Amino acid sequence: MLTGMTEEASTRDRLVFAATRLFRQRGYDGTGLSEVLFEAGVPKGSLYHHFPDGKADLACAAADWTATEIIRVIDDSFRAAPDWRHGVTTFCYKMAKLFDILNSADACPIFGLLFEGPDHEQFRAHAEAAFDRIIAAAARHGETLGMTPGAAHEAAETCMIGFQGSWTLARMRRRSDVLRSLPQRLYGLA
Amino acid sequence: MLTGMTEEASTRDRLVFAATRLFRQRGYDGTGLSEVLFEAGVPKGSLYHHFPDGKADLACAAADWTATEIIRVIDDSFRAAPDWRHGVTTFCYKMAKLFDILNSADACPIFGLLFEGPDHEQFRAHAEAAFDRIIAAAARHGETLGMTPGAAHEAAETCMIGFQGSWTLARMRRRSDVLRSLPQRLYGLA
DNA sequence: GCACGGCTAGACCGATCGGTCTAGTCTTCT
DNA sequence: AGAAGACTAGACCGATCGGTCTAGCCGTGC
Repeated sequence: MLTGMTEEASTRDRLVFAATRLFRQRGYDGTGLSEVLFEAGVPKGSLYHHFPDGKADLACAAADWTATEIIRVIDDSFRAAPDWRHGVTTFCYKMAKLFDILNSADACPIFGLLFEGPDHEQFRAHAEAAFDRIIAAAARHGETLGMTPGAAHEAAETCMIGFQGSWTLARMRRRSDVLRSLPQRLYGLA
Repeated sequence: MLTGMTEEASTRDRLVFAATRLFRQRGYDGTGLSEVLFEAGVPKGSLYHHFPDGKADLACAAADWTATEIIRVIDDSFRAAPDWRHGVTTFCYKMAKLFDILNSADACPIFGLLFEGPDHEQFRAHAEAAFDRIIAAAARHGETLGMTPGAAHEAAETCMIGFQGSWTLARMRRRSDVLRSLPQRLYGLA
């Protein structure tokens, strides 16, 4: 690395990470900048240096970061999948594991970060683009597994729709098995 | 009516109605009491007379009101339904119509009101009970249509999971047809 | 050595938050 | 008529909100 990056997380990354966690936990409006600043261990001046538009900017960065992470999980899930259902199943199990780690209290990492944000139209467009990247990543695996582009896109959407609803229900019931049983709900018994 | 209720909406009802609308639109944390008060045309004193616990109390009332309304839509949808799929389809069409009325900007009426609220554990329990009432109402129709209690409950949950995810997607795409195509997504082509 | 820009540091700002409290009005009962 | 309670009305409160601004640190290039 020829850039000046240090080996430990940069100030900017610590801000994004803290914001992502807190926005997911308490929502965008429910999170104060002071909380983010405290958690990241960063003074206010630094925030407005790295994110000139303040909180809304931070929300965009958090949405991007989240999308990237989710796509990574999707790619991992489908890497060795013999068919679509296996890929979806692995994805659901991975996310169920995450759900348990998060203590069942957080909002859905995808939709909580991408849909609850500033009223700013700019953020909405940003979030929509991030979501489209996620759908496209999943659809790509569908195509690899032999689906037509249209069918793959539809299947990816259905998967995300079901995932979002399942996470919400899981959160209310405080039980991650709702997530693990999503494939059965969507595609019937094996 | 022997009670002292006037024929136009009471102060309390106006507060609940305004709060429901605003919470759905901007979220619980994103809505200020002053907005609710202004929209309802009610002074602060009245709010704390009718809802001693303030905003959290209002959120509970909004959740109750929403659940009641949704159950009414569910009952209407299944009244003349020959089978489960028809009932779900009618429900989705009714909600799609509501979606269009709301200008595609609001959160899902069910989940937005029931899941985004005060951190208060009391509210969570309240919202969970309200959601269970909704699930039970739908499951009842499933049983009437010949399902076993277990199957009906499962089908009702699946429907709500799909509905929640579909509304979110519809909101992002600004298109209500995502809601109308939910039955096809869930149960395949007719 | 020293000027300069990237970045940190936090005091400070007006606005708004949810909530309290007192005063006053209106209805109803005796 | 008059007392009591339900309800309205809004001034007021401390806390916290997101955001601005100045001062200073620190590494780099001249």
